[in-house]
Amino acid sequence: MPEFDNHAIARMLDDTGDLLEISGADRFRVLGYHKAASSIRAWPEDVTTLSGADRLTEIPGVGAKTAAAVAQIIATSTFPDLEGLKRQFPEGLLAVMQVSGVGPKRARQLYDKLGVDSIEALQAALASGRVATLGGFGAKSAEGIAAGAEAYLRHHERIPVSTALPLAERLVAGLRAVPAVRDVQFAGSLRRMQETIGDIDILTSSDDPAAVMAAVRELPLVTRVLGSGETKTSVMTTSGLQADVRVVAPDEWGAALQYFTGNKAHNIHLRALAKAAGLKLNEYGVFRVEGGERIAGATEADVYRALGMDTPPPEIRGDHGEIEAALAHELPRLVEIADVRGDLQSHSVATDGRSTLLQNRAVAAELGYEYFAATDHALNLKMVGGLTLDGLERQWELIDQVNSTPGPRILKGIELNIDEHGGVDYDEDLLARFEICLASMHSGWGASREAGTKRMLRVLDNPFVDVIAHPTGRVLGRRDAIDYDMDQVLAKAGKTGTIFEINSYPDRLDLDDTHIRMARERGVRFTLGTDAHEAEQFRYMPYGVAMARRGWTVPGELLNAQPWDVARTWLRRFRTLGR
DNA sequence: GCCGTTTTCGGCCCGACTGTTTTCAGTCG
Repeated sequence: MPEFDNHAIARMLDDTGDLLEISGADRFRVLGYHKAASSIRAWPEDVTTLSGADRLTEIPGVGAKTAAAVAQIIATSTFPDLEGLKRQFPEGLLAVMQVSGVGPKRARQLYDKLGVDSIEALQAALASGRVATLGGFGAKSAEGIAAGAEAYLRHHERIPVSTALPLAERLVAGLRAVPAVRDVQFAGSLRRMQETIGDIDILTSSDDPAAVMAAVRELPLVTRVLGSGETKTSVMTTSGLQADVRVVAPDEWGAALQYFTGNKAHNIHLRALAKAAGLKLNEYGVFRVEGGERIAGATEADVYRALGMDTPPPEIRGDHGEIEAALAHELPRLVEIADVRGDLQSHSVATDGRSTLLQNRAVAAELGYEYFAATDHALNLKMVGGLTLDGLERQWELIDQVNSTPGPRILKGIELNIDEHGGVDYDEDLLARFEICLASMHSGWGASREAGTKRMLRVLDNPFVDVIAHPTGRVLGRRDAIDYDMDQVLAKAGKTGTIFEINSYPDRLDLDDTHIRMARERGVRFTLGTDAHEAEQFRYMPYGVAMARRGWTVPGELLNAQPWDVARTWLRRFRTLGR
């Protein structure tokens, strides 16, 4: 029987909501499904365990009906409501609805009148000119939808944050130099540091909006102006990414920044709170409903304060408990890049890295690190020349030599390979000689969930495996996670004291925010490692810090926020070896 | 669909834009 995780269940609920919307169901009923899906997707426990304990309704947005549906999905692998909807409306309509310019109403109309049941069918209908003849559509609509369909097929995958962030920073720097610009900051999913970004949103404030809009059109990174009005200009940049730049009045700056940072669920919850307090929140400020007086708007903190709240860090704005914490003045002090005292995964020329230990150390010193771990690949990763005992002894000798000179301390580490049965490359006598051992999966993507779970549970039994590195093995946009029961594995890691890495390499960002929260609930602690394969990649650390923050990690849960003499006592080998 | 220091029933965020309309529905963020 297929296994369902939180993601899979959330997806079924989202699909149900979308198909219900196409069918013309009450919009609040539709909203109910999407809210439940969003909560389940972010829930830090495996809902299949909640289902057994009859605790599903503890999840916000999950009531009796959804709880029954989830229990049924887990028990029978099917959800009759969704199956029924799929018989009425083809699944392909879900993609059609994703096309920019097409919503539920138009998807329905396209299906009923023209039989459109996929993106390809939509393109054929557009090409035949029939779309423009439908009631409510016209030539302009058809043109817009055609562009939307092409964009959907071309790149509905999103941009890695590591691509978007440097570009956004250059755009912000360019705008900061414009005299008419007062404040400037990127917003949206980029400010929340989501792993992938749809487009770049930049907000500016000014007393002379026209001058700002003109300046945007002239920015050196801009290849094409897609549209430019009084308050918003959309441009295509040299790197092929779209950026939207908005300008607001200085006294609206905070409200606009709050609004354009989102996310959507966070904003909806805030507005409901405002409404309950007799206030109205929009992108121009916080207003009293009676009389319309504006009581906040100039800074983001003013806006949140007017609602009786502290300001949640952008990374955790997703309506997953941050609003309640902010109201109670109990927001956690999340880890910051300044807390990081070292990097706990790096490679060198000894295996597949491109920099020497000395080059790595020079950048580590520049970053102000106290230590970093040299974790080249172990023996069994043959394709990169995994280290033999001879190779290891040569590296250790070099490390001793380098460590005798001033600078960050290099830790004798290794990245072990977890084989298909949960074993690793070396025997315990050799493992005991390292200062830190990471273990990770580099194979086995095709294996079953059951096999994956056994493999992970087994490796957690090894007393010299201190850290599970890039724990899911996902590579953004290229490779899915290796399938295993994360809940069960994290529960065991909480007991064995095995630490989980938050890998900061931009293509990985593994664990993600949801898994981090799941791990924290199980008492699992974390390391941050860049997985640098050349010295400059030590600078990827902020991406991992962002993931840690998105997962609500505090410094007391992060090994490399501690000085090394404390950090080493967190490692499992410390208890095993008594030193 | 969910939910309750406004409610166990009647609410559920807000504004802008666009195109196709003669007053607004649909879509988007």
